[in-house]
Amino acid sequence: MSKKPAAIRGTNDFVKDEAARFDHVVDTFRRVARQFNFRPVHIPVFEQTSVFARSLGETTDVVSKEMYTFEDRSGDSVTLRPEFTAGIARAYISNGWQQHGLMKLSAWGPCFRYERPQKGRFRQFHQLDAEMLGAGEPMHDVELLAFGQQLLEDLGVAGNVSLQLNTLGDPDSRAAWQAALLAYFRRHEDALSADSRERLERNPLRILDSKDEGDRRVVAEAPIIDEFLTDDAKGWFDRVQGGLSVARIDFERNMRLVRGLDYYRHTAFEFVTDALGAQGTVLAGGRYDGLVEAMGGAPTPAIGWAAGIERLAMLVDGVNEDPIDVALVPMNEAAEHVGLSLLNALRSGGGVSGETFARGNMKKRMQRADASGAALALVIGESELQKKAVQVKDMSEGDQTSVAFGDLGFIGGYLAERRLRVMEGEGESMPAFSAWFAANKVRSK
RNA sequence: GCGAUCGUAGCUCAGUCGGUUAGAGCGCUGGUUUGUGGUACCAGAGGUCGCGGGUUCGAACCCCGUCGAUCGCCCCA
Repeated sequence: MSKKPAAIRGTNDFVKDEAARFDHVVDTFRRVARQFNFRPVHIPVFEQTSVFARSLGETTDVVSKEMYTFEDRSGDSVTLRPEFTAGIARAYISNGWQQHGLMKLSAWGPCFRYERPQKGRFRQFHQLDAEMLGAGEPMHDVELLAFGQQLLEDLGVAGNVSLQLNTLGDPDSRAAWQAALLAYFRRHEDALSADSRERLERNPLRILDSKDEGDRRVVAEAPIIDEFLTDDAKGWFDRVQGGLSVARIDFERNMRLVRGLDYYRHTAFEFVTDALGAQGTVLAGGRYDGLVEAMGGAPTPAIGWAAGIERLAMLVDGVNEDPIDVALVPMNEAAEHVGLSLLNALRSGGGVSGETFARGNMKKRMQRADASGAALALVIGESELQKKAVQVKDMSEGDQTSVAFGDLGFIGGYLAERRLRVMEGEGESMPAFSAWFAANKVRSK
């Protein structure tokens, strides 16, 4: 027992409903991405360490203590990606993607951060990512937010989530605000928590979203960005807000929402929930006009967001594993051989899913067939082989009818119609197989 | 990195003041005249009580350490 291999701390193994929820989040993301014309981009899971170290900022926690960094066999320092944006920016520069003009990209996959695991926080976690590069209009911000909003709605979690919005202004606004903020916090340094006094040196903006009571009292009186916005920056933010209300995307202005890094400009946002404890941010992003330039490319306006797949999967409910369509229940080996070829014909003919239940006594076989959730059971024994027909049992109705091997297509037809009705929410109206078969068999003559 | 709580079968848990071969439910495997489930019954497999050390005649239970999980801080998706 003690010899059992253990998973690495902060990693997860998902099966069954957890895996189904995870996939549902990804499937939904990919579908909505197509609707918004965000095209797939595939980038490496690891990069030269400098890609992340320079883009995220040497002083951030992510870079200074949370990266999975190691030397490869040639002695180069490489790092498992802690997020997507830096890698996509690097690819944009490496490949000269500015030739494509506006690029709307979507990606998803694992990211790695050496953190203390907690609810909704893991060392290997998975993100959905959306980026717009070469996007220099306020309406691009609105479009990107609309994508995020639509995703949350299609996942059915929008009701538990609210959009917090802020602006960091352009570089001039931001620099003036930051200087005023720093001066203000220094005046009130003795009222700040130990953590925040630390932040004063490294990342003063972060004091704004501190959870400490005392800090919040100081923050309440702190200078706000609006007093420092240039006309351009204010105009930008007004157009974003105007676009959001036209798009009917509700948001809440949150003056304390910030981004620590210099290349962030203008729009910053987070979709948050209180259903996940301390890890309430479910989808977050902002405009990072300065990043591509800071990494050695041409000045490129850009905006993007990332969402935590595990966090979204924890909010999603009512997603279960898909049951199979048919359960094959053969009575003996000869029947199993024939049954398998019938099942394979159904699979290749009409996308029917199925499984064989050939172990244990008859009762056990039916029990397992039932547990599989199959709509129909195909029972084949000696007498069926002789008659060249299968017994088809409707598992929810309990009725059973004989179907000649040559009429197998009706099973595919029944299942297809059933799927359609279920999709339209009218699964209840589907007749039992025996009645449906009798009616359609007659009609086909 | 800091703090709190918790680790007993695959899962959820019980296990009295430290006292013989550590239990239940579910699940799993097989069976109940060798052909019928969603609601029967019988049997079986499966645990060095997270790991290591200590106290004791004796430890699942007490002590120390360690690993892991959970929740919070920090940080963030």
